[in-house]
Amino acid sequence: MIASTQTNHPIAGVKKDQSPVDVACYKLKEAGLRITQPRVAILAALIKAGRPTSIDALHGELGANSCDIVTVYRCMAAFESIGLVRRAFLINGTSLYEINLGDPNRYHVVCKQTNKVEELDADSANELRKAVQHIEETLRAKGYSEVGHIVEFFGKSPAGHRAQADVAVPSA
Amino acid sequence: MIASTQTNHPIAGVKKDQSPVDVACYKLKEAGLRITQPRVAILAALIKAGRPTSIDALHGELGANSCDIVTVYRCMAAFESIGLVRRAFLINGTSLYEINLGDPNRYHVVCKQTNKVEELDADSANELRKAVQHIEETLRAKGYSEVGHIVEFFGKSPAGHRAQADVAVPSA
DNA sequence: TTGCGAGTTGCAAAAGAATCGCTTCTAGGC
DNA sequence: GCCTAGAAGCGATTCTTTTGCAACTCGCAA
Repeated sequence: MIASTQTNHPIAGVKKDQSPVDVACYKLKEAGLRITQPRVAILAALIKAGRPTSIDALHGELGANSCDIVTVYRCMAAFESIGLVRRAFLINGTSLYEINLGDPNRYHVVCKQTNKVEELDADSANELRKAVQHIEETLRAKGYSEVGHIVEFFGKSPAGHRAQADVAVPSA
Repeated sequence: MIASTQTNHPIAGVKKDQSPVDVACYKLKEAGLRITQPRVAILAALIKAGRPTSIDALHGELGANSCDIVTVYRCMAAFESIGLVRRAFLINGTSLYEINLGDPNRYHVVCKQTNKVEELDADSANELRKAVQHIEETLRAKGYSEVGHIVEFFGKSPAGHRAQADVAVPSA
């Protein structure tokens, strides 16, 4: 939105003006993974979505001409293992994926009716993050390793009530 | 262990000496659900387990002579909807079920290697509970209804390291 | 005690998500 | 430009959970 953040600024160094996709690709390379056409496309779709997205939706977003859904599965597994994406869970056990370019953990509220995901407000998220980090430290102190967690909130969203008549999840 | 807590105390009233299974059955009836043989068996198994248990394990615990696994699925869904059981989630999307006879939310640490579940210490659980409740209130204030949450911690447990050579989850 | 009916169960089949095997392809170091 | 380990494509499979439908039974009432 602001001129100074645009790409291709004539004077800017290489580092400053990298697009999110470039950053993600750098992380891939850093982890020793190859930068392939499908992976770039998937990352671009993930970044464009800007919110937790299902593998199926992601695959759909790529267009039928693009890669196999199995590839999306495998990529998400790979990306998750290097921390490039974060996983969010739905009540039915399926999961959504969200790009992670270094920002702190995000917490979500998922609408029970539409599966639409909203982010928790900053204050709540911070309080929660504090509690969770404390617990994870306690666990490490007890001898646990590779500690991680899942936190999801669910509810019928007020927005969801309006959309109740809609057949599917609104796609934008 | 202590004499005064035993059942069948000659002087005790009917209410006091109910077994957990009786309490669970009462909750069933209260919710308008029928008390059937399979349900009682499932509840007994769940109570005996005393920890989050998979549907498959639960079905196995009942013995081959007992009810169909589909019935276990349906019962758990019914029990969960009336709050008689609580659900815990594994990273693979499957879930475990735990009896809920009225105690406050429990939080767990699941071993990444064995899927063995341990309970969080009381202090951590309380801190977490406070944060979570606060967030749920905030959500309700924003218009969300039927608010709920999932919280799970994962890690390689120190106990798990020892059991690493074991083929399956230790069953006791 | 007997009868009735809604709620439950059993069984078989289906649906769906995720994984696996294997061949072919390609990114990227030499 | 060549080579090879890693990645993608495609088909088939596994595993968990759900659904449909007929048969059964709990529990209320006569």
